[in-house]
Amino acid sequence: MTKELTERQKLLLTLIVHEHSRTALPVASNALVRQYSLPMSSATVRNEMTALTEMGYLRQPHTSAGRVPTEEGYRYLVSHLLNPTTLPATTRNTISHQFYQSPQGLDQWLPLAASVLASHSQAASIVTAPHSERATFKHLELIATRATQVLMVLVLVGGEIRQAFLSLDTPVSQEALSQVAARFNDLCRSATLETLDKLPVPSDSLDQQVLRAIRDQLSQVGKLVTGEVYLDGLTNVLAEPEFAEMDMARSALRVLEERPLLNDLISRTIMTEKVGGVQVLIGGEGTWEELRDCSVILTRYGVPDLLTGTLGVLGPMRISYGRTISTIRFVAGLLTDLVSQTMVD
Amino acid sequence: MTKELTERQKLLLTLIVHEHSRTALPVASNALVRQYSLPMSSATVRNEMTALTEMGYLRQPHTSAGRVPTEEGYRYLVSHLLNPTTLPATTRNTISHQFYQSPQGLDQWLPLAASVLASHSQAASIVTAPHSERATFKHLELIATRATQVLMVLVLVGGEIRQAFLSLDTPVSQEALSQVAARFNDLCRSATLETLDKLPVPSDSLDQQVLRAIRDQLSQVGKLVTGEVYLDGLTNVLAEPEFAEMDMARSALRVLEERPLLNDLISRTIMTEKVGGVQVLIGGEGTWEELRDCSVILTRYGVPDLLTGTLGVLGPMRISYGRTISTIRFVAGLLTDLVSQTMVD
DNA sequence: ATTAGCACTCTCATGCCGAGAGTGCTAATT
DNA sequence: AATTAGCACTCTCGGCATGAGAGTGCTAAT
Repeated sequence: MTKELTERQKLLLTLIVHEHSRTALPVASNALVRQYSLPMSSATVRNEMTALTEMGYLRQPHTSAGRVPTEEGYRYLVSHLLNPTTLPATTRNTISHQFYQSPQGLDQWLPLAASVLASHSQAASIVTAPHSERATFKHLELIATRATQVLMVLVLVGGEIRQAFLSLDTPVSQEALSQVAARFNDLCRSATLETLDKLPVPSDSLDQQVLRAIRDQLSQVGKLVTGEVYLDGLTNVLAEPEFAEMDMARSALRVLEERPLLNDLISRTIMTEKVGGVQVLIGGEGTWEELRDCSVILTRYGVPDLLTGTLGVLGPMRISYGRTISTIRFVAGLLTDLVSQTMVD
Repeated sequence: MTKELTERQKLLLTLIVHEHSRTALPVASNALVRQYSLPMSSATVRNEMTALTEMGYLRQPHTSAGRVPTEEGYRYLVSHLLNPTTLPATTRNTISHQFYQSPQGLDQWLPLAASVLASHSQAASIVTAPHSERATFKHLELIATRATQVLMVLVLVGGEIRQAFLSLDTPVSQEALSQVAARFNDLCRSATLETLDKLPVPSDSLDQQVLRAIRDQLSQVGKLVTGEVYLDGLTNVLAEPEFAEMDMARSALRVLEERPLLNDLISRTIMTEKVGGVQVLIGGEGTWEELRDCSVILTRYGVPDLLTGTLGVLGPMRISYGRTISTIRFVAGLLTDLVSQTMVD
């Protein structure tokens, strides 16, 4: 059913999408032939347009308006007509420079990635901090603060750092704490949650408490509930003409702001249109009422099974898929490099 | 010049502000007497209204509309007419419960604070992570990752944790690293940036590198450039009728999104109307073009000189100052408690 | 000092009109 | 059989007039 498109129809669909993405207006047959100096008349274009409309790829807002791509139209484009473009070398350089000139660690790179994505796609960007899917013990540190308060710092394989506070019954010296930590570091080398369960229950009360705390921390890893989501360019979305009526804009941005929704969106990494690992979610796909006029483009980065995060973009449905996908893929590549370089294993 | 207000005028100003805050519309003399069963006629109210208008506290959008408070009006209200209200006990309990039932540490509390502020004020909220103004060394940890890669974890007095990566020329064992760390922990106890400068330059190359890294980290503290700003409720702002024209909304939200602007806003903790430590910035105060129709209410929390952050709210100018200020003050109090309880000193 | 009453002003919703844009269809052309 | 010129038709959009309604300011009476 989808293979009925002639070459000319494919061309026209592409051009209409492109033009609509430029102007945000319905595309007229006349404007098309003029803009792209097509070797045919507007009447021919109109004929093809009716064909494409009947196939469900185009839509006209009202009887006497131009055509606008439908969700189906975009899907067809993304899955059949998108030639894998590469970013121009100069852009690539500009971007990578920004990353490599401030080699300060993840907490700098992630917001930077969000900012780069936002400015290059003129849309809202989403970047989540990388997490290890299986939490593995790397290093423990116990630091005395006040009499019975202990700061516990836990480093996981991958480099994730988690901290927690312990309240003891009786004061313990820093020396004693360091010894306990040293023992655990020895005992728990590369331990996962399962390994920990096999350890004998320690007799000492402090040891028990530490072990429990470690287990708590490990079990929390992977739950995306932490505040580690970087957003940027939210106001870009507001600038798009299709969000002139507030309600649209509001519901779109709500998706990014409300953690449950966002988590849902990210975790339900729907395989709608898969292009080299980049997921394209067009117009809410029926499930996402709030995203009716939006598209979300996501991909993963990092080292599979060890330390991975998600990054992507939310924009109007007429976002430039080609360019955006390339940008996302490129930034994801950069982050993957940086993560694997600085990863703790 | 400001003391000319009669008691009745004060009452009317208060009521007008209150009514306008409810409806977001110009307030009519008629509506006022009806709504509040005033013991006077609408004509009297009109007379007072013209008086207040001449004094610059009210404004009428056009000849035949009701009155709207001016910036000056709000300022007068905030600095003269706001009786220090307390939050109802039930709200206080609801809020504190949320904090104390998930005692997971700052990274949980800060987004929670942002969320609470946003939902209780129906505006956008801002919470910055607390920083120590003077960075003081507490504890150092060096962890071997790969051959020549070292993860450095630095704990500051106050509890702030900073991490960095060192690249060594030659591989060093974890044992050796631990010894180096132990030496520094001994040597740098409670050291500040100034104290560090007085230390003799170490002969060992590794020691040199570590010392440099510590100094780097310490000197970065206090710069608010880190990504540690929690925002919430941005879409609340979009819901307000005064932001029906996108541009207003956009420029308001841009202030929160663009770090330089936000930093500027927070650091220029302007003492416009100071109410028990809460700063009220009404209508951009001439300096902030983007905030012409907004008000920003901020306060600090934490332990002065040791670990302090900022929190507050951005909303439409007709935000309910009394309630919002109480809420902010209450949440700030909570955070202060939590911070000082878990602070590392 | 307050208030009733009234004239005056301004906004806002409504309906109407004409211009313009863009299509669909038919008939002519290649 | 595909393409195209030509034209009638439809729909949107901006401008304009109109009338109702809301709210004020002022004057005169209490």
